[in-house]
Amino acid sequence: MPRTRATQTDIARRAGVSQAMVSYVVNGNTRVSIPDETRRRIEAVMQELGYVPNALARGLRSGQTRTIGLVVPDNTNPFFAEIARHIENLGFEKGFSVILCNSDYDLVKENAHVDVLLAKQVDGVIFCASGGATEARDKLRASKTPVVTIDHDISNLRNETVVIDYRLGGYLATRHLLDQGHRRVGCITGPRTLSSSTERLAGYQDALAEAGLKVDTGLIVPGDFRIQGGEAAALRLLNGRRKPSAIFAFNDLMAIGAIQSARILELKVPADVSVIGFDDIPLAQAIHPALTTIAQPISEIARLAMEVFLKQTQAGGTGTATPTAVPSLVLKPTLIVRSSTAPIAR
Amino acid sequence: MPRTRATQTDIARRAGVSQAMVSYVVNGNTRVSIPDETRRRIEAVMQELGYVPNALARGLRSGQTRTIGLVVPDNTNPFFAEIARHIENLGFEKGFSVILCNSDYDLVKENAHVDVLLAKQVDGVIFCASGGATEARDKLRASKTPVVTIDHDISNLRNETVVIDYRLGGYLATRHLLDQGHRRVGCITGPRTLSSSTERLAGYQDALAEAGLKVDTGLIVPGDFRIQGGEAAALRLLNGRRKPSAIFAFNDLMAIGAIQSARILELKVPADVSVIGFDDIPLAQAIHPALTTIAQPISEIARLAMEVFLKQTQAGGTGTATPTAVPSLVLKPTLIVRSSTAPIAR
DNA sequence: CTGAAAGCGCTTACAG
DNA sequence: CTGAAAGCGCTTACAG
Repeated sequence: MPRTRATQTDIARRAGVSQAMVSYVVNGNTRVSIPDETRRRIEAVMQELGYVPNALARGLRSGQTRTIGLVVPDNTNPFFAEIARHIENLGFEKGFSVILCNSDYDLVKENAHVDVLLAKQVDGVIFCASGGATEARDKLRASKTPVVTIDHDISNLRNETVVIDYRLGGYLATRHLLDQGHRRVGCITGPRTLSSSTERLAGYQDALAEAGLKVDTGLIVPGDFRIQGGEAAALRLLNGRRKPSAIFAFNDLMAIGAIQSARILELKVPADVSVIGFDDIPLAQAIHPALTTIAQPISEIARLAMEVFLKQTQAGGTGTATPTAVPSLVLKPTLIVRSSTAPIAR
Repeated sequence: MPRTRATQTDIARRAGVSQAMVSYVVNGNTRVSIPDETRRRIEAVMQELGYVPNALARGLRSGQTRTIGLVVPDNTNPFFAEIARHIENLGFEKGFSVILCNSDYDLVKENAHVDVLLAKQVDGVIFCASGGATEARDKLRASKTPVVTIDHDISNLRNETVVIDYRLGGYLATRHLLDQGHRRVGCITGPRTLSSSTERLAGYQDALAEAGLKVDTGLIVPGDFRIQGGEAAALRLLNGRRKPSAIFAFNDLMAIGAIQSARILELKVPADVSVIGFDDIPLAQAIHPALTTIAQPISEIARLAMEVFLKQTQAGGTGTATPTAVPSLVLKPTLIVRSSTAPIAR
């Protein structure tokens, strides 16, 4: 008992019309004017047979699949979860499906994902937080598939990018701590291949320089953008010989881990250590102490990414999808002060 | 400049062989034995032209797309995010892509998603937490598309279901509170159409009955499975005339909201109110106080769901995908005691 | 208005 | 071993 689905040919036969007629009513083609009577008959049969158009055949013919590939490092990270949610919602509204791909910050895996995305003829792919130019990106470019990169290296813009000024974000976070009188600010970074991490670090250094402070590399420890990593890194920092009075974690998840490690060491946040995060995930305000953080305009990022994507696919005309020049969009993160940071105790 | 990709025909022409030969080497067909020399030539040209097989054409021909539809209420909820992550990973390993769909607990939206999944000829769909039998499910059944339902109503089993004994979970949570001496146990439910919510409620009632306690409907308030909803519901409970000494939130997110609302009312958790959640999301142990909760074996759920799916698609043989009888799998949740619950103060 | 037909890029018997 | 060909289900000119 194989899977059998009604086709346009089935409908046509049953309705006593040609298959092309069926296609016309399915697609609401206006170039031909079908008599109401015929249309109704066709629609009745479609209903009766539970007709569902075959998107594969349609895509093969038309060159469009109404499918977007979304590549994120980890959809479990609330920031990417929010992005995915927004992209999916926006796509749904516009009639696009999204294929979810987790790259795990791994270029090899990202590349493998892009291969299948390409094979599946997606109309475009949206990338989050990957490391600069890659083989995958080149492949996409070669095949003229529209690409939108979110949080791409701001110093290396292409015309398909929605960019967040992470350097500014890093600066704002550090500056906030400095303004509170902290002089030893620890820093928990992300994977060093990620420009979204290196940019934040640059901002951190900017703020220190502005305050006339030297960068103490002993205060910079690598994290993995996850709670566990943040906890481990903060533990190293707080157990160090010259422990910081404040910690800037490069994302909220690691900040939560840092707070947890402070608790383990019986340090109070913010009385003994201030902690600031980055992202402003919904959880940031729900935990205790509520997290001071740098907010990224998540829904705006997603909205713009989608807009850029749509513009690119339309630009090429039906079925061709040639990317055209779209200006890069730079978004500014903002400081949200809550309760996890405080002036340094004297 | 339309999007142009090399096809098997292009390769064939360039390599001086027939197109079928190319197909054979692409698919590693063993029924024909191609001379090494020919194979190498073909592979060289494939490499040179950057050949990527067209999955649309392949799917149209073969009847398989190596694509799974995943329908969750909200991929932003860490529980579903974890599920999605696992499914995606497992799928990737087996060569399947996943199309992500958020239903928002909305049957109409779920139905719309299923229509496009059907049109896109997915090899199967995995559902999370939807309300019982629906139009969408019937449609899938009619088209003989394999379906795996996660956390389906245990009292209404079908043969394509991975089931978690939520009633037991609800019982365990309530029993734990009762064991600590609590007599007024508030309860924050989920959407009432969800069996994963009504089952937990049944378990709650089981435990009360066992302890010889009456159900006080004033202690049962609806939530939405999100932080905000949990906070609002807990506020109602704790501001009520007969406020509970313990709260059972039907998921961890709402438990976090409940803890937050206790803080607003200057109540200490667990000294003044105990709070227990459900799910055991990674965050549960990272917050303060660490959350006592009912753990769901997330990775096992995902693994089994994938296994059932694979079994179903294989059962029908290549390209037919007829679901066969697969026994339902019942998983047991477990109690994880952490710091958000304590014996009642006297 | 309506139909016959080409062709999208593949896989897979079927002949040589 | 190798090639010519049918056909998956559509869309879209092209004739009548």
